[in-house]
Amino acid sequence: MDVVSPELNSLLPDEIMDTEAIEDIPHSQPGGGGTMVQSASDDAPLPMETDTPMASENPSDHSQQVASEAAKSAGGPPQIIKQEGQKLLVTAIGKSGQPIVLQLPHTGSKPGLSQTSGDLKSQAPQFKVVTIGGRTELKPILGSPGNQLTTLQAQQLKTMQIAKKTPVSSAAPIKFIITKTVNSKGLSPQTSVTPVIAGTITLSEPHNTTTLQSITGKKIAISPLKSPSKVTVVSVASPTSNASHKSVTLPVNVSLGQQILTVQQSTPGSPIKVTTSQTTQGLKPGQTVTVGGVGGSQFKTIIPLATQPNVQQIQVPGSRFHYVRLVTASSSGQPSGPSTSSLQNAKPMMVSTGAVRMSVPIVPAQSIKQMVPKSLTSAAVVTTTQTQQRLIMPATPLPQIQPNFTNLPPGTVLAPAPGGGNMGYAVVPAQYVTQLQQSPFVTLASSSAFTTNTGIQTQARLPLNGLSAAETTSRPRKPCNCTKSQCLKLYCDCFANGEFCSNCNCNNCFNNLEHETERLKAIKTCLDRNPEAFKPKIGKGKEGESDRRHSKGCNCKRSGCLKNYCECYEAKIMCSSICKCIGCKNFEESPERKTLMHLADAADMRVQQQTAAKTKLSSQISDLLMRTTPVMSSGSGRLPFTFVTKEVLEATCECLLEQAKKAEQTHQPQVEAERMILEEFGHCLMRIISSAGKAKADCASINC
DNA sequence: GAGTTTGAAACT
DNA sequence: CAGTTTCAAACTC
Repeated sequence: MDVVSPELNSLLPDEIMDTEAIEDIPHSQPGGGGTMVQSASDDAPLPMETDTPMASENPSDHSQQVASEAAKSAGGPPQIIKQEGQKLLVTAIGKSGQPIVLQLPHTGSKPGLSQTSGDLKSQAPQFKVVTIGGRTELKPILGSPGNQLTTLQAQQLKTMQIAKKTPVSSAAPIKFIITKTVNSKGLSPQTSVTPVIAGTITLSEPHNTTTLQSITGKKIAISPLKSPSKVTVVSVASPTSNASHKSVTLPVNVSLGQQILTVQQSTPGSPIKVTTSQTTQGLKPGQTVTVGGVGGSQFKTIIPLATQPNVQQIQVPGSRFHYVRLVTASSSGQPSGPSTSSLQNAKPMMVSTGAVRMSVPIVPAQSIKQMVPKSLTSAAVVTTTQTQQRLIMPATPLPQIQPNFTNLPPGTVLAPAPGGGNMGYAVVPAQYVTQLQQSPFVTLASSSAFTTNTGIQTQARLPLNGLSAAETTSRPRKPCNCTKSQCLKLYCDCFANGEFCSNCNCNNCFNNLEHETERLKAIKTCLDRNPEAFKPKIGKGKEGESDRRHSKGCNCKRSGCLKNYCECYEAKIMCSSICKCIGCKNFEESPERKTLMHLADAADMRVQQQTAAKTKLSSQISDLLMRTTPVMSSGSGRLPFTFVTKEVLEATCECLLEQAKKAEQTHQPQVEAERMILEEFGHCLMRIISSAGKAKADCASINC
């Protein structure tokens, strides 16, 4: 199980998962004003939903409840978001090539923007089409009458195609086209979306017209995990179910069964109505599509983790982390067996929008259950009926952990307690989800049990582990060496980072799924001791390193804060006033520090030079070998050495022996004998070279 | 690789 | 909250 290490995010992480980076993205939008994107207020507790049916008949209710509670917990007034006639068209094109369209109707606040508006620049990319897999097919995506795209608008379409990383699929690729228009004209605020049903992709639950509650500029923050790539996404907070067509500035959550479709709109005040009428089947479980609008990310569409109510995404207000709750299907009585489950592939999607990139590891709940090691303890395994969600472990012994929702380790996944009960949660780091996906278990499961006949089959598969090979190897994680802590204390970096141990050198490790109970207890203990225990110690400033500083400050006494013992120094930041260090030399003007930096720079330079030299040398050697290696099979005789055959060698040796005999017969002194032999050898070489050159010339002349 | 040093985490 | 102990990483030899 190769974990996507914190550096996994070296590629993805910082760029993709960095919430703050997202926040820094300018959200100004031509004609539409800026987008106020921010997370819910910090420290706002998120009520746990232990009493909430995991899979109600109307899943959207659940989501609304979650959203509602989240909204309550968020406290303050809804965030104001400017919305000006934005339209979100989310289309998914399957085999049939028919898209699903979600439209964010024109707000009407600025209805005056006519189609002939000359302000083309301000509307620049009116549409952004994201196609996942397969060809991009732009079709006239029409809403209600009057929403037809004009030629002008069509010309403003931007298409972004996202190639799936795993071509291993017999299924036809499915496409998700997300189209956004800005300031679309003639759109009535009440314009309903005319769902153009895509083969297997729909956005609503059967018999349940999902009405979009509202839109808010609330940002769907991706956890700035140290291992960002493993974040499970979530957005919570939605208005009540009655808030449908009103301009409630709250985040939009469209709960489709267990699917959650979160749409963000940056333009203000636009009531959004998303109406679909088709059977929910198709969107790839857990897919998250982020669509960046003009000048910044404006839409993030989070497609539920599963078509079956298996996973719920939760964003904890005030938390930088996001959680996913695995939900059993038992309470709803909906079968979720393999025959109907569409969860097959863990699919992290990375959609580059120019403004925001997100990489979201998608993990089917089934994948987790399938990957539970067979050696699980009796307390840790629960296998319900075949049609139900099997649970990783019972979390009921730790109900008290729930209030600490906001402080759970990064990427924690909450799983319901076994037995269909919704009383507890198993806390599973999202990282582990990724790890699980990368394990052999996944491979087996994916090739067998997860192969179902759902609409998912029509979709091209993504990489099994949800990550490309490069991604999985780009973030090496330092293995721990814990011996006494069982990797259940913050001494252990893995544990402290919210990761399971993987490829570590630890002894008696409990930081794994097999000891989830103990792990949960440990987490709770840590949180009890320090609610901030799992939050990053190094705050990230807006710009540069100067604003970064240790949340607690160091307490060094002997290292001068110039060794890696010092957490500040290790994080390559200056000590600050909150540090309690003694003899600190880790400040801006410190000569010691400057010297150290210079030395470090020099060392880096040397390393680079050595690397360059080695590279050059290797290149030269390779080149030399290429030029000196006989080409025996080509027949083209590119090199004279081609002609140094066995026979030639034998002949040469005979010549040399003959010369030796000659010298011996003439009683030449040894020195003279050697000279004669060497001379003969030179003649031989000359003849060989000459012959080779001649042969090569002849060969070239006849174009051989 | 073994031993030492160090400071954060854990404990009292 | 302060002092002490434990622990694992960093460091040295």
